[in-house]
Amino acid sequence: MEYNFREIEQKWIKEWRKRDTYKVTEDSSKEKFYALSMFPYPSGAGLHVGHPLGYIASDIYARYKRHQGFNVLHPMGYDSFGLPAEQYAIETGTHPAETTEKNIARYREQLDKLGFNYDWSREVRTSSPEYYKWTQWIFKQIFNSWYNNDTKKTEPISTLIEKFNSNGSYNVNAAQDEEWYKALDLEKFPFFGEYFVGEFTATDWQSMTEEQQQLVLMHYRLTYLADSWVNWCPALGTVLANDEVKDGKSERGGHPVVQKLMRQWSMRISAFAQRLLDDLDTVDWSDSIKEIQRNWIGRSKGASVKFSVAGHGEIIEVFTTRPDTIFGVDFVTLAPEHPLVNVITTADQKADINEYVEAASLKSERDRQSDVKNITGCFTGAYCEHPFTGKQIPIWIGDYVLASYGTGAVMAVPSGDQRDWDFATHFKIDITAIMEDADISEQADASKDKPLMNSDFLNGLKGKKAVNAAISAIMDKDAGRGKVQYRLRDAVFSRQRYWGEPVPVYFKNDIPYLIEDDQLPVTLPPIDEYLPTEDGDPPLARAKKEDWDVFEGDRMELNTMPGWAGSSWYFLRYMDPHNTEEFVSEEKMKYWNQVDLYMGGAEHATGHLLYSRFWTKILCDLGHLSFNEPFKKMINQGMILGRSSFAHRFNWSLDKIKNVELDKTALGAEHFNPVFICSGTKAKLESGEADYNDVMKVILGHYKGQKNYDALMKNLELLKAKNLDSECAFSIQNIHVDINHVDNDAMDVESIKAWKPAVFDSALFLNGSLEVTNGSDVYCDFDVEKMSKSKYNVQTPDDLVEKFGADTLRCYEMFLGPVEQSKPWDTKGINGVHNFLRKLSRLFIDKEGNLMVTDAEPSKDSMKTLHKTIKKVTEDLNRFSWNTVVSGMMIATNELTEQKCHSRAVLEPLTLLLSPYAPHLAEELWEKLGHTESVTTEEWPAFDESHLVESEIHYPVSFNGKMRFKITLPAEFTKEQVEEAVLAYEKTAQYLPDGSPKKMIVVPGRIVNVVV
RNA sequence: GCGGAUGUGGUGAAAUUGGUAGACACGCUAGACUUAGGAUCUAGUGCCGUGAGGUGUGUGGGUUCGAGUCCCUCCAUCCGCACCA
Repeated sequence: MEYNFREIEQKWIKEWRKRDTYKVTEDSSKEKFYALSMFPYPSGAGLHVGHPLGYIASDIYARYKRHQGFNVLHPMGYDSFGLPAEQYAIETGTHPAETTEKNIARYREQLDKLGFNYDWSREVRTSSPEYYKWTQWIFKQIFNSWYNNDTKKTEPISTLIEKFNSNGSYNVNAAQDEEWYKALDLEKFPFFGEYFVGEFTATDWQSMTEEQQQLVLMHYRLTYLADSWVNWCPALGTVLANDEVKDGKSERGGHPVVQKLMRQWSMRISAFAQRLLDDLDTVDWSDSIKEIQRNWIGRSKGASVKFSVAGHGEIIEVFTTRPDTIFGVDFVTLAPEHPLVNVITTADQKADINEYVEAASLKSERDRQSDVKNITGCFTGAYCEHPFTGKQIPIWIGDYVLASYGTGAVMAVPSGDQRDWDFATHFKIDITAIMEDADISEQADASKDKPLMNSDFLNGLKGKKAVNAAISAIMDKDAGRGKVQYRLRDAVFSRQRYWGEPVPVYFKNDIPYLIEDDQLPVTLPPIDEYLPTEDGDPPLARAKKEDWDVFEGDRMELNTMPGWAGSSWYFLRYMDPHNTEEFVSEEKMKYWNQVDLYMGGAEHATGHLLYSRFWTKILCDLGHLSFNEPFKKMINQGMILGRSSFAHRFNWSLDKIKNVELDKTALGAEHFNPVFICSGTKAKLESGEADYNDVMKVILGHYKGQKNYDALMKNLELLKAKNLDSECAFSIQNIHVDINHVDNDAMDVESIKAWKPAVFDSALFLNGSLEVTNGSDVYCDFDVEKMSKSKYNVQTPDDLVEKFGADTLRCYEMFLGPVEQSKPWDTKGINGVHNFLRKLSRLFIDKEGNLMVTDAEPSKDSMKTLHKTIKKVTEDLNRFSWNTVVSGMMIATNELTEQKCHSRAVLEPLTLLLSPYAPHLAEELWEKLGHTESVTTEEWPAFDESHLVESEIHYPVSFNGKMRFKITLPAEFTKEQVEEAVLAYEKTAQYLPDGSPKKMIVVPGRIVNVVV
């Protein structure tokens, strides 16, 4: 029997498992290749056809690399901590571990059907204690580290303590919050006076109690406890990261999010901002992802400048990216929330300012951001001094300045900044012109390449020179310094949830201490309910002391880690998944090294991908890793969209008719069985080509005898009598129908009736000729939408594997187009791909299943086809062009079929080319060819140019660039000979009225162009 | 507003360094064949035109013997960022 994919695929799934075909070990004699797909969160819905797209692509690439002799690591696992399982636990009381286990089993079942070459012995699950033991261990490493800005490296906290012991805080240049010392509770440090600015001596340090030392160290650690404003989601009872909040609502669930001050664990990612930015140049990722990360990090270079407030000791610090425009400062604007507003406002401005601050506080940040047109602000009555001219500069407040960005204050240069210009113009503040040739009468001129004027020592300078001169002058005056600022904030690392990694920390006198390594992992204690407690403590507060397997100090940490903890390092664990002594052994880490190809969605651009890079850098600095970036090359697969089908329900209504007594039981379509029309009819009706009344007539003919029919006829006659029958309102309603009951837009009426009897069973279906039908001649319209249950457009891989086989599905998903692009899913084309595999297998075996392969010498043409295909497939895979490989194989199959080629010398290499795409079929054919070893490790066929050499070339001949005809000439012809032959050719005269061309271009072997 | 990506038949798309635009596949049309099988085979299928021919890669311009590809302009769609000082 020809191509029995069910039998073949089931056979090889079993065989591969039996033979451990995909087991990978470290083998230093081979070059390694690490191909990774982002691991999934195992949701209850299972996989739809969009998920495997990236898995298939990386699987094909992994198989290809294996054929090329690489030792390929290609693992899979599960990001199995997460909200949905916990939400389900809250609703049903089912332990999230149980739900997760069930979902994983379903995922595995689906994945197993698709023929992936995963080494399942390396599977990891972030929620298993064997795994999160090491997530906790990494947390401890980070806790015990500080960032040395001098060496630009993470260092163990012990080196910091040494420094404190020998020199105190002097000569320590650590990454810290600015003015961190203000957060220190000075009552606990009686020896620091009120003028304490964060510096202390070795003696100070040594005389501190352990508790005091811990409090100080907390401000240096790379993960630290601090009160921070967090996105609190009351409905979820938890804190969300910035990137988990979309439009003020939680990304998952869409619940409202508010700002709240909480004591939280944070990770000092801000210390790594510059390195995260710089090292983007060392990875091969898409420009868009890199750009998103650059945006997120948000580096701006400029200067911080101090303005002293006249008559106060206070200083306003601003950050500016244009210190060169310092002489154009006409006013200073503070955010309404700026702490100095209350201090400096003069008595007669007090009322106005208070009113403005009040009004601003009522506006959400979002409102303030979106309201660009309304310029608002208020003068404080106070002035500050220009650091160079000494000029008195008015201080305003305005809600266009955000408290959370920079220092919450700007030096306003209306001549060079449009917002400042708008503000100055609105409030009639004089604008100082500081650039030559700049017209600032209508708008600000933000250009940097115009020479400065009215700017004292900067006059005549422009661009970088001006900026540098300004900064050094500002520094000389002690009025500020050059500064680089980042938008990137430290990442909050606490979640008030149950289903996450416990933080390996306990508290003694409210000071956090780490659980010892030999006590790890701290596993999740059982609890009776998964909600926060009535006091608002996280769910873990429900666990009693004896429920914990590790309990130290006064209490354990009750927060768990966020979702990104486990996924920030999972690619490392695959290298050495069962190691109980280390998170990964040095030897294996050095062998497998970076991920060579990372396949995944672009939606993780600022979350997972940034955090993984961050943790990799920490672990590398601490000597645990030999590389600085986790993912060398990344490809982002596009989304596969659903193709929804719509049936057209024909409606009419007499509702709008007034002054006529109508029978209310027959006013509209809702009183009758529904009527569905064809998409063609719908188009004709809407364009006016067809008349609604014609459809109505047909319907009436079929309603005879039905309930309400007589009433309807009476109504219609009544209307006719009054000449109102044109008032009947018609409409067509689109209703989603399950794509499983639609084939090529044709509805399978019988099965649609069975699918939703309540709507369709009694319905009338009219075909394009307005005849009632139960056949498949009623057509739907379609639309491309996201796949979702409610749209009945979800296509599961299971259905397709059942119908066509995994090999067909694999090839088809690749054939759809470039992986990076989003595209609609359309089952129509899958037949063609299935036929290709069937046709290909017919080169090997006949209908009875007999092998037709012979040892006969292949024809020249067949060898040419083969080598052309080897070249194409190899080159295309090398440039990650998965889709074009399939068409290349199709062309080969078509050509070999035509050539009636059954020669082993051609078909064996062809099987190898097929193997990454259709591994089951390739394996079966390989065995049929008489091999006992698996095809998966066979050597990739070598390309031999000599088979492609042609003795004749078909030259396309163009006139003025337009191709007119082709001419076949010997390949060895020189330029001159080709020219001669073309001119002598009979058809040439037709396009060459003058007899001789102006010019002739001959590209040997390619093309001839005649210029007339 | 800034940044990134994309734009080619009825559909998914191909064209790798500028060199035959639309490969391959779907769909469609006509036909053949058949123990009807998501079969197979033949011919056709960008658009306009009976034809010769014309025209054609979002728009308009440019460079070139030759442009889907390079440069400039504008437009549309998607994504990211956004009073970011």
